[in-house]
Amino acid sequence: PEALQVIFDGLRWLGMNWDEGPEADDKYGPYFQSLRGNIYKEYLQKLRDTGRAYEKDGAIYFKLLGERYQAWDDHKQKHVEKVRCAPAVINDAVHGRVEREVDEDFIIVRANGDPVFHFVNVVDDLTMHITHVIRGEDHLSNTPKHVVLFEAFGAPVPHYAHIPLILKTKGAGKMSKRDQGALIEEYQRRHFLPEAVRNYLCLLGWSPKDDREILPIEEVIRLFDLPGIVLHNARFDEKKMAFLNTHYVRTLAPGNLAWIGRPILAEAGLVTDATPEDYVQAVLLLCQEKIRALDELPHFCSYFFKDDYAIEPGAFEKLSKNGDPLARLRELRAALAPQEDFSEAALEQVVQGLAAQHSVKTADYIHAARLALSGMSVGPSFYGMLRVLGKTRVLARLDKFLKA
RNA sequence: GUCCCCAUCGUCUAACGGCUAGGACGGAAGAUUCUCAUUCUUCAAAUCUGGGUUCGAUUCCCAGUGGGGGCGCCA
Repeated sequence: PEALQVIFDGLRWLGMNWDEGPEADDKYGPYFQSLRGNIYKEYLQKLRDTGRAYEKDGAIYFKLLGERYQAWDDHKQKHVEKVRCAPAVINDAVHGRVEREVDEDFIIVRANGDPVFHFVNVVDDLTMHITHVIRGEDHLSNTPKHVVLFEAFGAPVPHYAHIPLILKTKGAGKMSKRDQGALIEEYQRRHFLPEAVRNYLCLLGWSPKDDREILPIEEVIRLFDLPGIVLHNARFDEKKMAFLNTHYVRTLAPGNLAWIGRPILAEAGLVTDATPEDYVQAVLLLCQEKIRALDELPHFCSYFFKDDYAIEPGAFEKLSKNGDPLARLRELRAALAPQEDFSEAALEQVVQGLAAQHSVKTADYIHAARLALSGMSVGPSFYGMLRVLGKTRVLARLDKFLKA
């Protein structure tokens, strides 16, 4: 129930909506296996009526047609009854024609009465009028079972497309829920942009064939086709997804940035409903070109929203080795006090004037002031930072730092 | 074990049977500068192996090897 909601949320977050199914048009519902018992019973009866189902050891088996013989099964380590019959044929939209024989009767209803996946899968596809089955390649080897079931029901077999799997970043095997980065929820929680995750996923096993990699979803939809899917599995690479995420963060429109960024800052306890929107937007816009991901945002800009920021250990000592940061701060403070125009261009002139006057580099003012005003040695564009903080905060913070 | 699927830089991928095997991420070096991040330039990096078909094979065929998956009274 809760787990189900997480899946729905994840799909919607990626922008993958459905027009038929749970929480949508329930044309062929119910959509939960637990509610479809009567349907499965009805279809089981059809198989019994045509002699294609029988009971053994309390379970119900699907009966294959053909000559029967005993054989040793090395995998199960026992003798089994095999059936000689023609291989089932799958016309796969990705792999082409695939043949594989089903040569053993298989269970469709367990002794406890629960129907088995292969059986409900086919009944559901049938009753829900599924025309195309697009699923992971791990199902390819089981598809012959589904084909013989469709045939036993006298129903047309749907079109199949078995797409490559995503393999673990390192180590053997396919990616599973337990693997790092496998869950959509994780990217939601880390404030990845859904369009970035989606873009990356689209590139796993498919490409537009023209060297483009950053593609809006509309373009993917326009160009996508089943035969264009590659035949081999792909290894998951979070570095490349992070790259795409950074790209999408950098190109986020200002309005969207504010819409997405403010809740992240609120969640981190940095802004409240009372924090002016203009100020939040100015901070976000300033930091946008520097951050690599939105979850860096709180740490990167926290000092814009609180005055009790800590000073990065060792940073002041490092500055002192190559100059006199306190002297620079006093000079800057004096120059800014009468300064009315806090535009970036005007501020830059002020600092350049100071540097010329005292024969030091502008960087000496910038590095010292950045540390005093933010507590950090890295941050956004310096003049932009002064502009956004505003004269009052800047002077107060310089005074506080010089007193300490 | 057996059956099915697959094989191009470390990774994701391009290349009617025909130019020097292209792009991207990551890596390395450099340029740019207020830090960081960008941006720009450059470099290293691949057709699994062996046979065949062909004037010519990354491409087609076969075998081997390697990887993935199935063979559940799991889904």
